[in-house]
Amino acid sequence: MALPTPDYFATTLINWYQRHQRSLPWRETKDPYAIWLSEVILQQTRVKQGLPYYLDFISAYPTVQDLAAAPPDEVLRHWQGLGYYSRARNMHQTAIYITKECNGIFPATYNGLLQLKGIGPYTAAAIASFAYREKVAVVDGNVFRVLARVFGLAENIASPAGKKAFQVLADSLIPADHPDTYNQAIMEFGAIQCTPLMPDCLFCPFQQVCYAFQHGLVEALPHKVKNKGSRLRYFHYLVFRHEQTYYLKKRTESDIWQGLYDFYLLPEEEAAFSPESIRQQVSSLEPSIDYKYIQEPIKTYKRTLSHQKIVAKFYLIELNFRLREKSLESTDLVAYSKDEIEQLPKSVLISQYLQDTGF
DNA sequence: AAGACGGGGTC
DNA sequence: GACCCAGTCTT
Repeated sequence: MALPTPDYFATTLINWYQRHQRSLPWRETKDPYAIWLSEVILQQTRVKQGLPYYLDFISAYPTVQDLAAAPPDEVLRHWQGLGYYSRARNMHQTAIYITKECNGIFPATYNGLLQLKGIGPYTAAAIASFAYREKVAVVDGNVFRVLARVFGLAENIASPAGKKAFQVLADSLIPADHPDTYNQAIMEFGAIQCTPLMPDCLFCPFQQVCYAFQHGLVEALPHKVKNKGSRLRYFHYLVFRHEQTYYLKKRTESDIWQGLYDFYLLPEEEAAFSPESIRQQVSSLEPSIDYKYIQEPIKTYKRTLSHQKIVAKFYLIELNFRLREKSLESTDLVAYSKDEIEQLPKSVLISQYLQDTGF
């Protein structure tokens, strides 16, 4: 059974695409800023989840200058709930760079785009081909899967050598006349037809020539990379509250949720703290602290991230007085009103806790 | 080269 | 509840 020729492969894909493509706002534009935004959102995010964020973001920041002019916290607030927050931080940095250093004009080539922070080989190829019709092949998870199956490419997609093999194959397939449509088509085909689980092989235009289908390897390709085990972490939050004021701090360490706001975190070695231990740690934070009570956690929150599992408890400390300047300095805590907290970027965990407490 | 980074969907 | 998804940056 012969593998499809590049010409046949591209023509069949584009033909399929014209009949099956979804109508999406970022496909109606050649504006590199809008395309950039959509591609960054769509990294590790499904269309269904990302679409509302795209519409909100493009409406809040219609141009790269608008984004550049926005405060970092506000940008993160728009990204709240989408995950991988470095994407938003990098976009903001790059927007400022393009506005200040490039007169608001995007680099017009793949290699130029690749220099920008937050733009790697995939996103550079997507912007270059969609906005400027440059002939560079996108290689994302969909492309790995389609190429691995149709052409029987069994290289490990996690290794640099494997990635290279897929890029070489992809570059040999992209047609010179419609590189943009071809790139859209192969990714859409992977998203809709050649799906990770239960692909629609029955009605697939490549059924007769697909290596994986003909050899019963559809489930086996692309070569699966074993998942790493995840780290278990215990988060014990001290929620200091004085009347309508809450004390929060910005997460700055190189850790999860960088740039987002949460409450004071106790050292996380322990799975559980006794009420006595909690009181002791509160006192050592501020010896002269004066509180009405400490409310023991009503429930335990669990969040599963890609490489860690978070088990979180919240201890509500109802204060009689505001925290002193000195303890604010030593803890990096800042007092916020409810309205202010509403506007701060927060993790889903913190948002959920606030919602549960009738915030 | 390997590890870290979120969150939601599916089985 | 376990497993899946999979670009870019950092180490």
